[in-house]
Amino acid sequence: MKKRECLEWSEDDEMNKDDDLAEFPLPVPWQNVDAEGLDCDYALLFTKEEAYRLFDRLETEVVYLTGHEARVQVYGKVHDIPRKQAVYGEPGLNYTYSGVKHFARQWIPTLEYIRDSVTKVTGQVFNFVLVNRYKDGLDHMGEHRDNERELDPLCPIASVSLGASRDFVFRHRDARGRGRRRIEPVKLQLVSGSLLLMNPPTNTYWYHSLPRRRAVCQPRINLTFRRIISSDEKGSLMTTSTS
DNA sequence: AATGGCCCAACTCT
DNA sequence: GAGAGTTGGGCCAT
Repeated sequence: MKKRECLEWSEDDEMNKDDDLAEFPLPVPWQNVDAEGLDCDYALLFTKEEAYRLFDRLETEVVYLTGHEARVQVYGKVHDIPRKQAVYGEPGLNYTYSGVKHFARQWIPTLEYIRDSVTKVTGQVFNFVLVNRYKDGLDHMGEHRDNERELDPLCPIASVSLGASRDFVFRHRDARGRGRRRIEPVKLQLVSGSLLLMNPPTNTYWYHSLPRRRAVCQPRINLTFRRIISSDEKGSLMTTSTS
């Protein structure tokens, strides 16, 4: 039996050639993804060429978390997270992942350029980005919601994909566990240069994941731009003290 | 045969 | 103080 070969970039491009998107000036018209409590918008933000240029720059520039910052404890066992993560944003902002607080590194020009490109087509302003790098199809991210308290609940999360295409799955919270409702998952393929906007209240009702895909051998970098409410703003919104 | 989908494990933090 | 969150492995279906 012939062993399955991994796709090269060129073959990837070949596969995408016959979607008619190339003839549109970017970004292509938004495609709305809609379900009960789910509201997303998907578009191509960058051409294939620009996406790979940005990918290459990020490959040399992004500084990822290492050591204990790249590990997580689950059910008493310590694991390396199955991907690499980096955190950039306004000075002082931080992001807590599984109980570990990471302070944002200062913006770098490539990330600012991508951030501003997203702002240009969405009108939304972001002060923070979480970078996830999946070296191949075995790197993945388990099902979760981006519902940290410090996120601005009215701001969409903007997810930019560069590099390999990957499947992306939404599952309704009531469709999980036993005694669940039968709500179909929503599955997307996120291609290089694409932008997925996750609008409220999507993250309240829907979990999302990036499942393992053994056939994928190339890396993908994902940038999720967010708006984090600073502790100052949070403090001013508090109605009572803890006394 | 190999892949994917789904649940579960026990402990920390909110 | 209850409930949610984190990954790998094992079981099952295709």
